[in-house]
Amino acid sequence: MLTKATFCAHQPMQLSRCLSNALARQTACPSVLQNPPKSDTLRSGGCLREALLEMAIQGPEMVFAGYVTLLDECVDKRALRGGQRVHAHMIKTCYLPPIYLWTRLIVFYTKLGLLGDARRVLDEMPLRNVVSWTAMISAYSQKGYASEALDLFQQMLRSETEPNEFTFATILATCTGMSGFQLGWQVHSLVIKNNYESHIFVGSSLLDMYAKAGKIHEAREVFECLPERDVVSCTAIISGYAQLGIDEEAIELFSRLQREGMDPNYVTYASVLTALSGLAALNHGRQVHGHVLRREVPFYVVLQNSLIDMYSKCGSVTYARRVFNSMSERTVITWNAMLVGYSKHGMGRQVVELFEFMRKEKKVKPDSVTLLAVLSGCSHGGLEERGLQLYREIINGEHGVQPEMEHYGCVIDMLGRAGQLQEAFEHIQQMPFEPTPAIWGSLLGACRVHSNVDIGELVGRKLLELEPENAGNYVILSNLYATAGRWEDVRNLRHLMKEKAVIKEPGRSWVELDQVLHTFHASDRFHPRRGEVFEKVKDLSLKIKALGYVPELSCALYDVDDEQKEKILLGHSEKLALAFGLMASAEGVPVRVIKNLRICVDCHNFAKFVSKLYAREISLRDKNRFHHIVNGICTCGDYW
DNA sequence: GTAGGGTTAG
Repeated sequence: MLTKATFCAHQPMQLSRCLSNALARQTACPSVLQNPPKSDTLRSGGCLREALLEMAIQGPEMVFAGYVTLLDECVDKRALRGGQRVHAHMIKTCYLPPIYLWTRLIVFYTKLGLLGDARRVLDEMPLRNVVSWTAMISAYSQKGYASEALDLFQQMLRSETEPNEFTFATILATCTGMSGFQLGWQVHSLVIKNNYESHIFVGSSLLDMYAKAGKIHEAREVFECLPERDVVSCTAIISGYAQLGIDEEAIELFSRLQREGMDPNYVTYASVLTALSGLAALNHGRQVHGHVLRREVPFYVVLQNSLIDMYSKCGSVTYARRVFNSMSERTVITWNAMLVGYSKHGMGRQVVELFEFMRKEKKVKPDSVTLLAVLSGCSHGGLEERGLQLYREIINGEHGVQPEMEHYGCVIDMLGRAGQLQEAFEHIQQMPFEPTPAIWGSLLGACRVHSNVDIGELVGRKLLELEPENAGNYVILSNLYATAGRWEDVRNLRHLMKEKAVIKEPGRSWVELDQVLHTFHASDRFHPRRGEVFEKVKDLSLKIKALGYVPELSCALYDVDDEQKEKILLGHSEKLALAFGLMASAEGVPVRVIKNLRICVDCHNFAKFVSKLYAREISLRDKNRFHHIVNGICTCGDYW
């Protein structure tokens, strides 16, 4: 028999421990789980009833505190049934439960992933405050229900509840996932109105929203106006630059902020590594890796994933694999990063082997990116048969992944590579998607390689209609006309290009030497040693001509005579970077050139001859993949 | 009781 005296001797915490054990036992019983909660259950629940009774003796406040403790324990133990019992008990016995108790129930249900139940609590509670609204909005947002979150936010505003810093941080993160920034912009004005712009959480959410919408200047402005900064806001702006491919700025900002006292954490390093992957700055990447090891930054999977990506995009799949092998825990992204690495290097066999290993291990389920990486690996690695077989398996639903546009894109690429242009064309028309310019572009590239003017012209014209502003399409179609000797068409195309005022992203290439990136533009006017470099390119050209190199004049798009065209070609940024790499590095050392666009046919040829002449390994990373050239032969098989 | 930054693909 329990007496009041013994109850008072208990602390609520001790009580709840006894309770949670009982609740955990009850949750484990499947027959209880299958039954909907009934108030009767509480009567026979024993331990719970006694504990609550015990607390009730200490007055209503203690009951509320008891409920809170219980709900916390239920969240920790993921005891759904227990929480439901507390909920039922609260409804039955409490007269006017306070708002915070209702809110705790919302949190309990959202943490167990039961958004519907949480929403029911919100709808049923007699009074709501900013915390209860925000808890529900945040749950919707985090589970990916952006429109529900926004809808609720609007309801909250209509109910004349003032949003607080939590609400704004949450709703801005929700806007980040939406297309465009119109909505985020409107929320921004609300933020200003409510005077939360300088709040560090709201500020970082706000700048992240702008950065992810591509508005990096706005993001930077928010960042610069923050009265205080912490590692999260700093990381947000750095990763903003990195994700938009403004890699140099990301690195510079990182160095500056670090000098100013920012203490980077594993997320910061992951973002910095992304920027270094973009620049293919292997030595910088190694340095960051060393730094991370020395500082004993915890090796979270995310950081290791970005190390794998950095090493493979910087040309070292061996190092990437070393990191991969060292990991005790791998996520699907780990596997994907490694597969993509092999794929970009044209290592088809390794892609297929790793994929088989992944399937055999069965710890991680392949997703659509995995299959994309394997398909693209087969395509770039000369395993078209295996790739087509995998494609058929995907279509038949054998991999449990819905085929997407990109998967079809890979197949078009494979058919094109195999010279089956008609099949590729038909395949595009039979796809269950409206073909994107990228799909047509891939076929156009295939037509150029196989000199198929008939299909190429059809595809090229379609592309010019779809994206008249993309200079690349004009270039390839013009190449194609040139190979067929259709000079009149080449001229017309050039006029059309002028008329549409097509702006071509300026091509640039770079080499990394002694931790310095040397960047070259076409017919460079900036690099201090450009004079020597031009001479070197001319010299190389003369020497390889003796070996059989013939400039591919169709790669020069200007309406000038052949001599001028050759001069233009010799000024291409990748040739300058290659020549500089040869000049500035020791004999026999491989030269690694990186280009921001796709490498042109003439430069590819040029590099092949140079690798033969100097017995040097040349690796060229372009927008799509790596070209490893040894003794005049490239791993891409002259198709890219 | 409620909140912000991160890794693969395109």
